[in-house]
Amino acid sequence: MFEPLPDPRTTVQRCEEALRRSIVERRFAPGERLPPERRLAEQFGVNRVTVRSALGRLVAAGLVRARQGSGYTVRDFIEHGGPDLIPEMFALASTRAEEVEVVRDLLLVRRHLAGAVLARLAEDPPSAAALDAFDVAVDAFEEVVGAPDDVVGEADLAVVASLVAATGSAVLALCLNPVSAAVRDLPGLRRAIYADPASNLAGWRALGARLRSPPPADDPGPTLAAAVRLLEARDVAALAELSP
Amino acid sequence: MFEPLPDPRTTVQRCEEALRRSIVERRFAPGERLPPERRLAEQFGVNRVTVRSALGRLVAAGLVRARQGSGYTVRDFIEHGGPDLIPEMFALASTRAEEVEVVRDLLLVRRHLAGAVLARLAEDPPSAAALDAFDVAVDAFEEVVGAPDDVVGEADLAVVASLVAATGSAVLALCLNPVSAAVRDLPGLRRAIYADPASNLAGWRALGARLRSPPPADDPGPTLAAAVRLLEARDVAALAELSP
DNA sequence: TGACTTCTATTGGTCGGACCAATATACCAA
DNA sequence: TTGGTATATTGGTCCGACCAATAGAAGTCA
Repeated sequence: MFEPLPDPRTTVQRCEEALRRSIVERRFAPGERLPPERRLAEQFGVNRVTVRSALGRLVAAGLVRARQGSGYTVRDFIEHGGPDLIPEMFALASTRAEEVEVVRDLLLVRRHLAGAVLARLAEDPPSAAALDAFDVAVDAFEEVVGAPDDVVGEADLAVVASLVAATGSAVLALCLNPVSAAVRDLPGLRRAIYADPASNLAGWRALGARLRSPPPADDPGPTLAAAVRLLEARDVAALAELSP
Repeated sequence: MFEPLPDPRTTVQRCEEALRRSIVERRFAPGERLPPERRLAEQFGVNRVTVRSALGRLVAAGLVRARQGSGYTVRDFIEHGGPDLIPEMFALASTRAEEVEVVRDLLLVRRHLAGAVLARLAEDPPSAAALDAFDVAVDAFEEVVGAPDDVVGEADLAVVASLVAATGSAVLALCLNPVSAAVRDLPGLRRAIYADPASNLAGWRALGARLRSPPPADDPGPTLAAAVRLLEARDVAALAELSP
């Protein structure tokens, strides 16, 4: 009935993805040299300027190194790549077990980074306005319980974002951003994570209450340790859902 | 006596840094539009292709969004940027307190990510070969105790890298890479971190011993919790050194 | 023979101009 | 007001050219 929609991706993006894929798949070993720009352009059937743009982005991402007169040498992306490659790792997995491992490690990182956020909040109690914003996010989460996974997922990410915003730390936000993006992108992951939104909601509420009433003792550890345990239980449930 | 050294950076890099800086400094507010390519090229005094390359990298980094016919719109880097911007955050700090805050958050993240690595090792005991590699890295660290900070810093990063390698997890490596790079780049940070290399060495040795002899109980928590406490003590000492 | 220099082809970096395609804006018409 | 149309703006791609750094071959000299 409808003709297939044209590929919205630009030529540069297609070239970039093809090159990145070939590197991540180890079709070019680390230290090896890529074909020269002119030949790549010929092989892709595009102009040299175009393939050059794609290569420039790979340089910026740390996947290859360019030296004038010498060419592009492939770097070991395990050593020099960033967390934006996580979806690539998932796509690279050939077995279900490998996929689950990627998800497990991603959730592990996410949980521990969330732990860093909570530790920061314990050190530096958030303002009342920040706590209000958190409550608003949790309210929004409550409203969409039962909605499609996409909606629930976004609401959950918004709750986490409000916690990060409460710390006021740009560094924490920057570190968590690509992890959240990976969670957003990984197919089938959100359903697993939010298998039990109601329980998540209760957890967020409890966290909010604890953040509002700091513990009488000087040691905020137990309060936040409980929150971390909550996150851990959630991830364990997600993995159980994921691995058949 | 000496002529000024030529700037080794390429024109594209200079443009990219200038643009990135102007965005991070909020000279362009999120949602605002950048001047068109042609005008930027004119202002920078370079060709349009050159400024285009720089802009392409910013697009890849998530700092701006390009739409044909509409122009480049600036995105909020706090929401869409990655940890590779951390050095930029440090450079942006105008007061000593802000600098210290960046360093504190960076160390916080690093410590918690290291905690993730240790948790992973507890779940999935590393191979004997991986443990040997760790010992080799610690030996190398011992050899350079007392050497200049650069050398000690690299040896310490190598020890951490060997731990990551022991997990065999690409995801953990990718998440830790930009954090390690930030630690490497931040001026004055390494001296603070490695104020007491001898104590660090003892910590690494103890960790190695614990990794080799798993605890009799089923709960590996206490073992690794001790390692995390070690890291925390180290960071606290570093911050004490850093903040006057 | 071996180490050094020199020349040359290769290759990334930059430039200028040109055209295409998507978007935004202003204007016009129903 | 609504919808469509014409036009200027702007990013996307292409072409050809030249510069600059590098590598590798060739030559040179001790």
